[in-house]
Amino acid sequence: MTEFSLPPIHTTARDDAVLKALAGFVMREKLEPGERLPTERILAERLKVSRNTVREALTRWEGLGLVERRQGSGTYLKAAVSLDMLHMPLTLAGGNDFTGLMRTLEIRRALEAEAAALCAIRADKDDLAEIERKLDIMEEEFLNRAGMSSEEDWEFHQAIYRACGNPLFEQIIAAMHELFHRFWEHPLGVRDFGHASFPYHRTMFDCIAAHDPEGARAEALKLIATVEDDLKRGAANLKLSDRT
Amino acid sequence: MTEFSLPPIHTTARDDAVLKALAGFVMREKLEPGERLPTERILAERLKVSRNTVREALTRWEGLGLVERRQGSGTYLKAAVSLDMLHMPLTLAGGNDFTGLMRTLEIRRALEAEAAALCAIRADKDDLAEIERKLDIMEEEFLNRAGMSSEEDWEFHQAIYRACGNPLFEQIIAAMHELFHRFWEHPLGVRDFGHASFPYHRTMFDCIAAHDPEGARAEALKLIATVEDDLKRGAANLKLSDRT
DNA sequence: GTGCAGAAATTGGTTGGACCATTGAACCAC
DNA sequence: GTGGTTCAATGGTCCAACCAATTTCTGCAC
Repeated sequence: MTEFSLPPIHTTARDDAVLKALAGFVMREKLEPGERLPTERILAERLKVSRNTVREALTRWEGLGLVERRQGSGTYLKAAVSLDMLHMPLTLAGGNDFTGLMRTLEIRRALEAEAAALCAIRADKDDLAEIERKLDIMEEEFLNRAGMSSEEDWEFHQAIYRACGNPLFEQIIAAMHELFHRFWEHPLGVRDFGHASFPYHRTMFDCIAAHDPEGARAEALKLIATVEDDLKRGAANLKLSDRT
Repeated sequence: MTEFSLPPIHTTARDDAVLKALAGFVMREKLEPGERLPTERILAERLKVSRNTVREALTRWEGLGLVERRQGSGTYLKAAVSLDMLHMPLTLAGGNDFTGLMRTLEIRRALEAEAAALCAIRADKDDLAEIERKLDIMEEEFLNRAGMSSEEDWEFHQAIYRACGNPLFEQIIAAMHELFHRFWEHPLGVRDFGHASFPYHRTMFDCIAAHDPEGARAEALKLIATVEDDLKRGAANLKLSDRT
């Protein structure tokens, strides 16, 4: 028997219909991230469905991070929306312990190296200027406060992801950021966490600015390696005061 | 003014509470993928919330692919669930065109290179045997059918992801696989798509077996580069018969 | 007993209406 | 201006009912 690969028909797919209509609306109205979209009650009325159905549809989008709901205020667009979006929901089990953090760091190393290399190939003058600006801020902050500033550091890396010409990098990293951030703020008791990574920020940027992809890749790998070392030191410290 | 970094508090988080409770339930009962979980009505009653709230919570999980709802039948677990899950919903705008595929390929290159390097460090004898077995199958299939077999090729790469000691790699790649697979089956009219990548599979494996991380990384990069070339050729072909 | 068609129960999907909690703007007193 | 107060708008929750798909049970024909 021939194998058909017909997509399953959902006779009742009101949610999806609502989302499709909403996506069309967003595109027509050229709504951009940050803007407010119609209230649930209005959507329900216009689309001739119950408000509950609208809510389930919006809940989907909220779960996908496309939209943010603020009680008493409204529903706001959080990301660009188009009709031909492809969703790749990832759920990663167990990211709260040392092992989990180490694993996310390995992912970050993979992406950071590639993003730096791509950036070295593609970044134009404006991109480079923006990245260097963030780098300067970070370095100044580092010297003033005598330590890594997670916020400014993050801005720098983000600028690279943004300039690499592939939004997927920024999306994936951003999704992992919260988890990573959590530990950055409480680095397992390691003093001067991230300190060793400082010089590599500049060397990595130099390679990018020189349009040297392989050099940038190598510097990125070194940078992450220092963070991994810090993490391992922290884990060793923590073992002394272990809790189940 | 001093900068506070107070995280916003969510006074009302019934949905999350429901999901947390449900995740706990799934873990306690050791429910596995495929099994049915309690009906919405029962959950509502037990958790002392309205069925509507339960539905919104389940809609979240459904959107994340953790659960599947079948009208008239029940709600079924689709993936392992734990309390400390990290959700990483990715949305790729315009994933149907050449650009979108190219972008996913760049992600894959990043992960493939890192996974190969990690694998070269960590793979033990059993892992290597398993990978080589998949490689042999793929090579035989290649010679018999005189072309790349996407299925066997995929199995080979998957074996590497599995042996690299970090399940996140396999999860992320798996999420992108469907999209990638789609194009692999219809490679934009390019004859012998993926043909050029064939020899690098063996060279990459040799580096892994020799515990040479940097060599494995380099071979992985070359492998993906050939696929990118094929893709670009395909895009050039396609341009002749363009459709809006 | 077997097999099958139809009835009944179960379960997710949808509806409409109500009320609560939060927000933000308009307004007022000082 | 500053600081409350009021009030309308908006998302969050709840309830009770009904619809639609599925599963299970029942009873009849054989």
